[in-house]
Formats: sequence, C-alpha cells, structure tokens
Amino acid sequence: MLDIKFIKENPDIIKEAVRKKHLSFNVDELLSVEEKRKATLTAFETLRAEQNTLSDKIPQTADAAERAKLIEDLKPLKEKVQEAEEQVKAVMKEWQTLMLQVPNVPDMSVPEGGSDEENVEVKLIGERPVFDFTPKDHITLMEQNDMVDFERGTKVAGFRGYYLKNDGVLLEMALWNYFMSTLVKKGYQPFHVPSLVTKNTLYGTGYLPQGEEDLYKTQDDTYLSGTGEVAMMSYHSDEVLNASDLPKKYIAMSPCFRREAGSHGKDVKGLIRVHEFFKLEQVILCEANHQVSVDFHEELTANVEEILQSMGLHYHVVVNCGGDLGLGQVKKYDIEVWMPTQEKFRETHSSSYFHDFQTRRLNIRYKDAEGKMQYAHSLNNTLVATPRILACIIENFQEADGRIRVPDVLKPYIGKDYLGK
RNA sequence: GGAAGUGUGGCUGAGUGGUUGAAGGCAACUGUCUUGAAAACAGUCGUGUGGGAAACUGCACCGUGAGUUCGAAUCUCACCACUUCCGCCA
Repeated sequence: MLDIKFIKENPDIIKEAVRKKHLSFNVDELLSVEEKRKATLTAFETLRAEQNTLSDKIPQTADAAERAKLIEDLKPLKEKVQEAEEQVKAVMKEWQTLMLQVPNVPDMSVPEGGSDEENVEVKLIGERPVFDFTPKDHITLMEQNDMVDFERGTKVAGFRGYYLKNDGVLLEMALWNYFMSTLVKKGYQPFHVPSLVTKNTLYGTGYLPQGEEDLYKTQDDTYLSGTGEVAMMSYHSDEVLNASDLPKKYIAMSPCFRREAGSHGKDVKGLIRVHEFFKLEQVILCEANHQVSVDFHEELTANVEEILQSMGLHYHVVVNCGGDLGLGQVKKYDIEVWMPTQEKFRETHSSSYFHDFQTRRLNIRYKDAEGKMQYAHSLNNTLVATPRILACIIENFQEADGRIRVPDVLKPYIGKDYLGK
C-alpha cells in the first residue's frame, strides 16, 4: 500500500512504476475514484455534523412537546445520513480494491526488463568446479546414496512429493544449524513462526490478493503460507514500536507451502521445485529512511554471501529487472548457485526491500525523534531454504566414486567427511 | 466439541442510552525545588482523516461486522479472540 497523498501528488511516478514492472493498472481510474471518495465523504460528514448538532439539543430541552418535535424533525435527516453513508461505503470498497493494486516504485538502479531472463549479473564469485569424470545430477547421486526417495514421495504426497532420508536429512539439519548459528552470532533473533495464517497477514505482506492461486487454502479460511516472512512481518502488526528498539533483526523458520500453479512443466524432477519445503528467512524492520533500507539490504545479501563463500560455492548475484519484481518490492537481488549438470545458476536466495509498502498494510509504526508517527521500513532475504540448496551442494561436491564431500564448515554439524554409502 | 465469563487509550481500570474521546491510577514528557538525582508539587499527555497560515475546528475510532434509536462504549444479533471448567487429543 502506498500513501494516497503521494499517489495524488506524483501520478507520473506511479505510472512509470506500472510500466517498469510490466503491470496493467490504471492510475487515472484510481485518481478519479479518489476524487469521488473525497466528495462523498465530505457530503456524509456535513450531514452527520448537522445531525449531531441537532441531536445534542434534545437532552438540553426540558419541555416534552418541544422534545418530541425535535425528534420528529430529525427523522428525515436520519434517512439522508444513512443514504450518504451507503454511498461512502460503496466508494470505499472500490477505492480499497484499487489501492491494493498500486505497485511500489522500483529503485532507479533496477534494470528494465520483462522477466527473469533480463535480470543483470552484478557479482560473480568463485569458479565453475572442474570434474575429471562426468558429473551426475543430484537426483542420481542422492538416490544412489539413499538420501532421498521420490518414488514413495509421489506415492504418498502426489506430484513433487519426496522423502529426504539418512544423510540427506543430516545435511539438511546441518545447513539449518550452520546458517542459523552464524546469524544468531550477528545479533539476529531466531523465531519458529506459524505457517498456517489468516487472510489478513497475507494481505499485509502483499501475497494477497495477487498471489491467491499459488496458496493452499484451508476449509477454515486460513492459508498455508509460502514463506515465514508472512508470519514474521505480522508479528508486530498494529503495534507502535520504540524507535530505540529498531532495527528488529529476525530469523523466521517455518515450513513453506507453494502450489507452483503455472509452473507444472518446470523442474518436474528432483528437489529444485517442490510443494513443501523448509526455510529460514531473514527479516528486518528499520527506521523509515531510504539509505538505511539500502544499507540493510546489502547486509542481508552479504550475510548469505559470506556463508556461501565459506562453503566454497560458486554463485552469482543478479539484480532483478522491473518485470521480475513483486508488487511491493523496491529492489531485489537473487543469489543463484551454480548447478554443474544443468550448466546454469539456480536461485537459492532472494533479497528484497519494501520501504513502507508492507508496514502500511500491517500498520507497523514507531515514533521518531520529533515524536511523529512513522511507518517502519521492511526487508527480507532467504537465509537458507532446503531442500533446494541440497541439490546444488550435492552436485558441486560430488566425487568420482559417487560420494559427497562435506564442506569443511559443515563437518562439525555432520560429524563426518563424506556423505553417502 | 459442550458450559460460563471477559474484550475500553502505552499499561491498569471506571463508565450500562445524551457535552464521554472517554474519570482515577501507573508510565512518559515539561516545569518548580535540588550541586545532581529521587521525592513532592504544578502542568502536558490517543490515533486517523478533512478544513484552516495559525488559533482552532468537522468527521471517525471503546475486539470485528450488522442492527435498534433523533442519539450507542452503553441495548440486540452474528462473528473473532482470550480466560476458566468439562470432553477429546499430541
């Protein structure tokens, strides 16, 4: 959600945002509904003021006959007030529907483009691993080493189902522990957050109304969240925070559920794209200042890079083009790790900032130094999402004999040098 | 799932139809006093939105939504959350 004042004063900026994000939204329509909203509201408030004034006279009138006359006189006004109120409600509904579709304005540094194919590489770290044998893909390797069972996974859970087992589970838990403990040392607070959430939280984070078809819905009108960001961000909804408590730095761990509607043909095998996975997500709430947001955005990205480098993974960072940004995102980096058998980088992390887009919807504020209420800024980035990253690690660290070498930094968490049989 | 109760400002807590946006207390802020602090005393102290240069002022908000009424924090209904008891279950 953006400030309607800002939209009214800068319609061209919003139109440019719509264009750059490749959306279809009619800013002029919103502006005309906004005018209608103000006019209807003013009309209603004027009538209501009249009603209040006359109503207040009644208890001050002692004479019963006079009283009865006043009450009688107010009856027609009551109907007019009700009519005006109906009109306000109708316009407000229209207004809110449109307001939820207004995109946040992408940063100047966001490149032009319509899809992820036009994202721009901004950093390249490490080198492609060289194998003196033909490398196997993660599916083959993990099945050979009894780390995964896709056959029974689909039998039990359906399309994209999987069981992780044995060293696959040890690797997964080692990653959770390693990533988590690294960030806790940096002062981030760990949370295990709900993944079954109400509608409002999803509107608040911007996953509704646009993302409806990718969400699993329950018969109780709750949803299975696709990311821990949703519950973590909503943690402080409708709160006024102390400025001195900012920034809030959190790690949200939770299972994540995604219908992957519209991607049935993509990554149909393996652990790259699954309906159900586990994620630790970094979330920051900070003061409402662009440069502060930018600095924390770099921090969230650097946190992950540091860990990927410590494992010796080859990756690059891309800045997402306008068309690949979510409605609320100002700027986004994707971190993509090299997949040897696919001979391309695959997204393992996604780092973005929102300014006050989410906090307006969630009503998360703080009082600044002058005592003025401000909407906080919000940011998030994946810390680690399993099992996708397992696929990357396993392919990159495979040996000729089919075993998987354990990166040095993970050895304390796994207790051995190689995974597999 | 059954029964009863509760839901008011940052917190606590009055208020059961008419200057109540809401008493009192705590916390916070500002002054006086003090070398400084505490204490005491005096004062200030909700949010959003519209009008106005400002003083000021209209409207809305007492869990959410609907209703009754000239008028609702207060009455009615539905929903939600919490508490306690019972049942069931990890």
